[in-house]
Amino acid sequence: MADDLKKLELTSTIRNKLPDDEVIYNLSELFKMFADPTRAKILKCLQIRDLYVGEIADILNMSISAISHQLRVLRTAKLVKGIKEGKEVKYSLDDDHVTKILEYGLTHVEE
Amino acid sequence: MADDLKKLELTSTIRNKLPDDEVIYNLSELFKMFADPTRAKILKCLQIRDLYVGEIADILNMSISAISHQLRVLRTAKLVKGIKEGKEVKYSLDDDHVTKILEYGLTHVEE
DNA sequence: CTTATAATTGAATAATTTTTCAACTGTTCA
DNA sequence: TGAACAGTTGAAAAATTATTCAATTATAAG
Repeated sequence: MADDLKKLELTSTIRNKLPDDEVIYNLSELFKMFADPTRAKILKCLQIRDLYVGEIADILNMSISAISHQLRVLRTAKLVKGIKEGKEVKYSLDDDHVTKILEYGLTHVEE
Repeated sequence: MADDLKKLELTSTIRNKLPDDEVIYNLSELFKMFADPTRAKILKCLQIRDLYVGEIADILNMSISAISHQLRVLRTAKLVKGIKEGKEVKYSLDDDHVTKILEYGLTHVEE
């Protein structure tokens, strides 16, 4: 019984030190953006220069639709933004952190 | 036709500047580790202190089996390690980058 | 006005991932 | 030895995510 109390104490002590569930949720939503190779490639492309949807599709050799869907995901996460130029839409990075996060991840991976 | 050539040039110019597919793959595998709330919480817990599997399950209010499966994923990615202590297994972080990556992500999220 | 092009969208399908459940291994201790 | 406990494992089920396909919008050009 004393053990149960001790266990309860441990769990609540640690729980109190954890970020709120909402923060953890947002954190994993952020990392999710980099957790898919297609999205990671799109972000790397946009790091090199702003691009139209069709250009990204050509570079990655994927359908325009698939790229557009992923761009929407990235847009929703506010990592990229698209600006209409006539018939085309030019996409660019919309967040300074993107470059740093990718860079840090690449450093880790390339060791 | 000249357009086709220009397009080809663009795509290969950008492609050449992208990291290898394998690097991109590893990069997204790394970020995938942080891209699930359960794994993110486990890592945050282990940042506070080393813990047994059952303790993590209690803290997160999840089954031991579910936690064990996720620990295996994190172990495979070499982000955590488990050391047997009698009947129990004590887990700890196995990678210095983990803390920095989480920290950076949290900074971004908490703004 | 009609046609062609660029991109978006929604629904269906395909693929992947997470959790559950039951069975199993290894360790302690009575 | 055997009962109890901690954790792992594999397969199935549940949930989520990515891609495809067809239809649609918006703009430009003949």
